[in-house]
Amino acid sequence: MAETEVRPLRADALRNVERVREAAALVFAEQGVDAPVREVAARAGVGVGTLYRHFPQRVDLVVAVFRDAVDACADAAEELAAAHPPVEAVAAWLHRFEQFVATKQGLSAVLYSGDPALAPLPAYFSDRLKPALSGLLDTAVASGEIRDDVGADELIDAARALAGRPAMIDLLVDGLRR
Amino acid sequence: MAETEVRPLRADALRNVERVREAAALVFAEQGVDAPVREVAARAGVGVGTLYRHFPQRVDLVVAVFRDAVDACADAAEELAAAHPPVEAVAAWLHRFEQFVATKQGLSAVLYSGDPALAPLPAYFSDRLKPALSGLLDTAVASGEIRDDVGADELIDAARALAGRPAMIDLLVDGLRR
DNA sequence: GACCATACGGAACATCGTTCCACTTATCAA
DNA sequence: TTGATAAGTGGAACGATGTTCCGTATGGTC
Repeated sequence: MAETEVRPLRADALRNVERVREAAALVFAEQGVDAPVREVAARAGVGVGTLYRHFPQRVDLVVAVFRDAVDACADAAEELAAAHPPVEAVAAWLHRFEQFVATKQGLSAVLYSGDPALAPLPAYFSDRLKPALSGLLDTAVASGEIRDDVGADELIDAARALAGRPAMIDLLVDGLRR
Repeated sequence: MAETEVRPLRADALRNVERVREAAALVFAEQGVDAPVREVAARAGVGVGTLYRHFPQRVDLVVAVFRDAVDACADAAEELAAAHPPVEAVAAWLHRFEQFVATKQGLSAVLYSGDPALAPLPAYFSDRLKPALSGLLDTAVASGEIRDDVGADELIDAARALAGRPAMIDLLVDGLRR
């Protein structure tokens, strides 16, 4: 077995990686995921060479942004659980997720593009999002306020299909109440 | 109202349009719909300028090829109806369609790409394919050999989902028999 | 056969993703 | 603090691609 010596990133490199991630999130949100790499580099105040050192391919940037967004969405579950009663927490999270899908223009195009680097993304989506909603759902079921025969994945799938129609999410949640 | 004087295409232009369509179909089938325009022009024995005269944007070429393929698939229904007994005609057409979807690499990516020039394609798909299968289905139902409670669009959708699994198509057809 | 609108070919342009490398800078031992 | 050195940076340059432009060729028409 070869020892893969891993040295920590230099301080400036660390800072630049973060800047690029933020810039990419902004640019992709504004112009879609087809926005030019140079634009992202410029917005981050960084040369393209630097960008490519940390994200060797354009697609790696896309993956990073989507993963960040998914993580943020999943992490929101905890806060929402603390801030709202059980059923409202579920509703709030579904709205949060619906908005996430609606803002990511070109998301479905990317997922269907066939690029092998993007293949693991859908799995990451469900790996992170399903547990997040499941937690909220379980406490709501335990409180006796909603039915127990609807799975988290079904709800996520429905909310994705209902992207851009927040009112329908409310309808869905009302349907959950017993 | 301005009179839009339409003059017929010159003979060489007509010939070149046809050559480009054929070349594009070949190249896209071999290399996928992302194949370079120059490749198509070269294969057609034509300059890129000529190609762009008839297909002002790359995407127009893609649309033309898909429409041709859909037309061929729809037109095959008549021949199959003449050459096979009712149920076998349905089975043969579903196989024809399944193969069409399976060979068009990048079809779903294209349909989800969000390019406005591609927006009318899905509608064209069902406009042409649904009547084609409906005809075969009706005669098969009339012969009393298959059930009458399955719609053409449901079958087309299922066959699309089963692309690359021809054996499953046979299973589907068996399920149709009463 | 001559005229001319139509069509042709391919060089040239703009914009990408990506690579390369001369230069800068953070880290650390002395 | 100061050098030495590996790590990191910036942006010019490369190759591929979609698209435009225009001088040249040619089919239709009289």
